[in-house]
Amino acid sequence: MDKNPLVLLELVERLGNLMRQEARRVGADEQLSPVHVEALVYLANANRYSNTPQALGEYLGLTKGTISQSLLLLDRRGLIERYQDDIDRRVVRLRLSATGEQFLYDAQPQLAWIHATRDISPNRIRNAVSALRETLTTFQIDNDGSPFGKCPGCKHFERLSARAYRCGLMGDRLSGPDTRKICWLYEVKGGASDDDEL
Amino acid sequence: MDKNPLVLLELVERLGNLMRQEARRVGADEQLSPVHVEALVYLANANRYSNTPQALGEYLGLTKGTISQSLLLLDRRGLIERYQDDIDRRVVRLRLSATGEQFLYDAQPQLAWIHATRDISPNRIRNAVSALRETLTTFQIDNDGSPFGKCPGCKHFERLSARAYRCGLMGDRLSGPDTRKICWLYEVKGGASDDDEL
DNA sequence: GCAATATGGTATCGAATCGATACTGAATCG
DNA sequence: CGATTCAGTATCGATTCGATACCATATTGC
Repeated sequence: MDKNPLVLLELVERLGNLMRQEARRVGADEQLSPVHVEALVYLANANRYSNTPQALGEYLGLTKGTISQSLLLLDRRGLIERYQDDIDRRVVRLRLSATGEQFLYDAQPQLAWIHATRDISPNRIRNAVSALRETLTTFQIDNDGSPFGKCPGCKHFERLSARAYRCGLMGDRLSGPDTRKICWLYEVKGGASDDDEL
Repeated sequence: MDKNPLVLLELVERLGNLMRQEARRVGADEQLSPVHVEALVYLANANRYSNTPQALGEYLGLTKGTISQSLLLLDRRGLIERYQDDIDRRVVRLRLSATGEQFLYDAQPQLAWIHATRDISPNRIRNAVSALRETLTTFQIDNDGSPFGKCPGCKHFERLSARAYRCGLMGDRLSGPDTRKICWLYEVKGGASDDDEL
């Protein structure tokens, strides 16, 4: 009784393992390891504040040294491009190259998952997302680390007008698509929680 | 719109990564890698049909060679015991040693998760479990592989009387505790799906 | 029975991940 | 402008992991 949280953990771990296996499979042709594939997927969805080795490392739970090597490899393979930040010249910015985007387009690392969830109603998915997101947030508060999230639901998100947005933390204006990318500066809004973009 | 399955995937992967990190942390004292910890947790919950290298390999998504080495290490450390099956002498059976159980008891690899889910109502957890379980099952049907599950909800599960159970596939009688362990022969019951033990 | 084949597990090898440590260059703070 | 912090890289060694080959036991076909 009350073991249900553990059942949930078991499922998350198992599905995680399976997706890891899946990543290994889709990367096999290009000799890419699961981490490399995950990194590419991350970069495809990271916003302008989060396309750095550091953010990626935190996202994947790896140390910066390890990340550095993986990026080196992805760079050599021409799957990503690295360039210096204009303002802080210590930081390296990352973006997918055309080849990298093509790879993701061809490999479709998430296809198996899409299929596997085809019978789950949007509503149930929303509920599961909400529960897991809250778990993630609590976990991150307990430890340190960023929860990673998207603008809607973030403390710093400001809506200027119907289609104009702004990040209160960085002070930048944001486009619509900007607000749908992953950001590591994400912090949960204090008030009413739950639900995200629909 | 309709990207929600991907959001769910992202959460599962991220939580999976975090728990992996957590496993690395708790295993660090004993020089155990995440896989080793996961293997111990699995063995602590596997039923009599599922305590073999093969089942473990399928559960973790690793090849039998890899598993064999991990088990070798766990054996050398005295965390598990290996013994031959009486009937089929090719198969090796595994069980936690007293040391192994003590390790799990001390390390509490699931504690961080328990904490992280403390604010999620049992109901929401149940819903999330149900959605993820269905995802897992569909995934396993698409590919091959066992979904791993527990007796309630399994096609082969038979209730003989109030407290007597039986596995229709193996033909064995099962005790109450038996029915709450992980089994790799699990198959979803055809009819009404959803919900499990409460 | 007995060869042929299948199956569970192990041994060996090489590639690659990963963390630890030390290091470089840039920013910030006094 | 020196001291410290910080982002990232380089190097190293331990370990994981898959691939392949192998061994012992089961099973099947004849």
